[in-house]
Amino acid sequence: MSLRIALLGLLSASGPASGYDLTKKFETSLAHVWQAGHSQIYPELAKMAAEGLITVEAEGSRGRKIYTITPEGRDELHRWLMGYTPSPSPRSEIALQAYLTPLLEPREAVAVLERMGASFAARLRELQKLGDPSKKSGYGGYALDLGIRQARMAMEWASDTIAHLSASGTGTDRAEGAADAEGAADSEG
Amino acid sequence: MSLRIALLGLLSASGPASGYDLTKKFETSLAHVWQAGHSQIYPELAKMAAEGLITVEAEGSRGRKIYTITPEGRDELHRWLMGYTPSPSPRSEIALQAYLTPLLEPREAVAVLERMGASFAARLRELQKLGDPSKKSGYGGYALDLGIRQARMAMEWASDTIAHLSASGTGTDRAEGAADAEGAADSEG
DNA sequence: GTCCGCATGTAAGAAGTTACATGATTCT
DNA sequence: AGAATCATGTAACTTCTTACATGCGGAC
Repeated sequence: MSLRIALLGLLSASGPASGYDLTKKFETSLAHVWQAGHSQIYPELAKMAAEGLITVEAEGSRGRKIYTITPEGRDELHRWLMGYTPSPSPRSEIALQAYLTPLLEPREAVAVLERMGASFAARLRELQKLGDPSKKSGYGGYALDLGIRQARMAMEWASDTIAHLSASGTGTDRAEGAADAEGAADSEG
Repeated sequence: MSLRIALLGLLSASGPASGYDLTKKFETSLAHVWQAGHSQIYPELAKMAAEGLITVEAEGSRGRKIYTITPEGRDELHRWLMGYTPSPSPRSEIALQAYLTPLLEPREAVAVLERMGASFAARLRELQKLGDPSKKSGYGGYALDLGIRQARMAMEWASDTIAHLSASGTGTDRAEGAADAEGAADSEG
């Protein structure tokens, strides 16, 4: 569903475009929002055209097809925006790694968290290169702001967690972590 | 890959378990970290057993199979934890909705953001019901902390964005938003 | 003429969702 | 006896990834 919404959104926001154009937008403006490759985009455009959400407005050279959003397409998009409440993804590799760090020795866990922190910092720099969200009030600005806040929050989490590990882990070995684990892995035996 | 890691992690952290037990854990402890249903879990366990990462330790009543992690399984898990750096999911419905809100009239956009804010607040309450991460130092504690911070950050983003919309949107209609949009939808025509 | 970027597609497979199907045990 | 829960599986479908495949048009 969401791929479809992303395509309708781009066609609505930036006007008629080809599959190729749209693919480029997924690689740039939408890169940190919704990823999709051309092998997914072309078939989806064909389906949407068959369902009347978009139409082929013109055909250019090299078989280039220019799609335009139809009123039905705008309706569908508007309905999704107004009627659907997205939840955070129920699958996060980051949360999974966080969940499992107590399996590691404290020294190893700190190393993993430092690496994660560095990766969040790298992402933050990458997003900041895209511009200042407070100055960019149109498409992408709000999502960019959200991404930047997310990266910052994750960095803080990583360093606070390292601090917590260092505080409770100094001068001890595997034993303490293992004892911890037994008690906290929820109420089962 | 990550489903496999989650299963190995659970078997490593909580000891031998059946597919049924593991399915229950995905519904409880792992619910906000990694979701998977039994129809995905059973075949994956069979594959992992065939590859020697886990073994059937015992068979109980009702055909219940108790799986145990093998040294090879522990290796695989340890390698993933130490050697793999997860990135944020490249597809976020929340970010997509944020990206597209400028397509709406300011009043509609505010309504959408208020609804999102309420949903983040609900998630925060749900996570807080699971316990205080500062007191829960074992499995789940770090991931829970991350989830709580994430929910709080998203709430702040939503209310700041509403404030931004209200500031720039008071006393205007669709026209201003549309002009904004044209300029900001990245460098194309 | 050949290389590069434009432009579109298909195919095979992994991952995830929803629904179907079945049988054993325990509780009332 | 009937209902609920335990316990395992398969099938069909959607979504996403990676790789294969083809042809046009402009630049050098």
